[in-house]
Amino acid sequence: MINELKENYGYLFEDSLLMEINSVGTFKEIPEGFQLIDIGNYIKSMPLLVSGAVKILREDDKGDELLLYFIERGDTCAMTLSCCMGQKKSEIRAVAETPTKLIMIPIEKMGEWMGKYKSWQNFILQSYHDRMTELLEAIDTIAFLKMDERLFKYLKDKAMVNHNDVIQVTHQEIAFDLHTSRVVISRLLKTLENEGKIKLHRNSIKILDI
Amino acid sequence: MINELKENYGYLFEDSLLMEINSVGTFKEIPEGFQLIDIGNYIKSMPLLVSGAVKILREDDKGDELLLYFIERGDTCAMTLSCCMGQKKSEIRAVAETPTKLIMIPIEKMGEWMGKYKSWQNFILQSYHDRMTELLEAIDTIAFLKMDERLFKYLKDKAMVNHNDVIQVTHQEIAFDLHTSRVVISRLLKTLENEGKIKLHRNSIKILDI
DNA sequence: AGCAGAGTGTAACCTTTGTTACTGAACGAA
DNA sequence: TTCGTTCAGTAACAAAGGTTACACTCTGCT
Repeated sequence: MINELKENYGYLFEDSLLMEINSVGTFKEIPEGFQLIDIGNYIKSMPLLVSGAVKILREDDKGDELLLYFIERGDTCAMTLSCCMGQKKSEIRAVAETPTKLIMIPIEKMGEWMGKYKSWQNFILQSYHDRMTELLEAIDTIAFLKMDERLFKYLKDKAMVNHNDVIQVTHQEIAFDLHTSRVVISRLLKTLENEGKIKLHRNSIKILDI
Repeated sequence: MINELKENYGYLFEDSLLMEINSVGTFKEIPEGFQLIDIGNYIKSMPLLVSGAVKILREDDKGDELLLYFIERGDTCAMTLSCCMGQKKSEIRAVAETPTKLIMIPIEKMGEWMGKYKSWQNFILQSYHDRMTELLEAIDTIAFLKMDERLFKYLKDKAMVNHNDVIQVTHQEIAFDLHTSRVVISRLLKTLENEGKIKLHRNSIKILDI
């Protein structure tokens, strides 16, 4: 495990901190499509992403969903993080976009390392800052873009985190993530295809204009 | 100044930390309608709100704006905060909603106190968490509410931070904050008035259904 | 009083997005 | 192969929100 840690967090953390994480952190593998949030909620620990990609969704009371952003290797989930700190129930949902490996850090180590390691302190603050920036970008997207632009951005983002210009997804799934209806997505996708930006197939879409 | 500090942050900070803030922090007064962000950007310091209220807006490249949330006494601006940390240019605009008093903390003290005072560490993390929660609420509002609901929420929020059920505002100003057009706001306001929820006057609106 | 400018009310119309309904194609299981 | 289910395409219509245009009313200034 220490090797995977070094590879992903070596440039961020001191060696002694890496050793500590290695000794207390537990390793989890999450298959694609599974939720991570229960883990973070239940066993009160903080996840560090080692490989894979995770999509973060906002959920309201009535079960409406909205994609906020994707997270990749080297990141942590600042939400889960702040949930742990505040002992509050999470307000978001995290779903593995690709098969994902995590290291779970017990929260009691959070505060301890905060005083002990300057690099940990920076990492936590930087993570908060990054997540904040991503939330702001999500707001821009919802507030300032029209649905067709949001859709195309979504497709490109999804292709990016999957490292593949062909994405496996149904129109219904996209509709959930963008909080709209399947018919609207089908309509706009067809337009994008006519404009030569994508190629539609059953259960998959190829992005041409990356 | 130490008295105002005690009043607003006493329950958060140790006495020794309050003394330090008192000795290094400089006191600023911002009249209603003025921007705070230049201050935070230029002299690289972090503002603590002592009195008044501030509205935080997102701005895109084309000058489009959108209200994110209001901040009140006892808060800090986590954006400015993270801007200071990251030495990056701010992506938001902060405007004094009411006359506002701030204490500006030099950023070099940020990291120093982070290791030195547990209460400061908690305060910074809690601030990040609070601002994150508020961003999420802003996303809910934009994504899940319709314009008439957003408008009524806006009016109530504004009445709240002004401690007054009569708010001084023009339809055009509301339109800017909600990123829509004046005509739409006038239309919806008239509907709200007919429903008995508000009373319209020139340059002001009385909120009846708090 | 007369005037200019800011603020508001309202109609008519357009665009975008959401909804309902129905179609057929693709796929997997029996 | 047949049948049921999921997925996608499309039309017709409804609703929300954005745009343009114009009228009228305050308010402050000269």
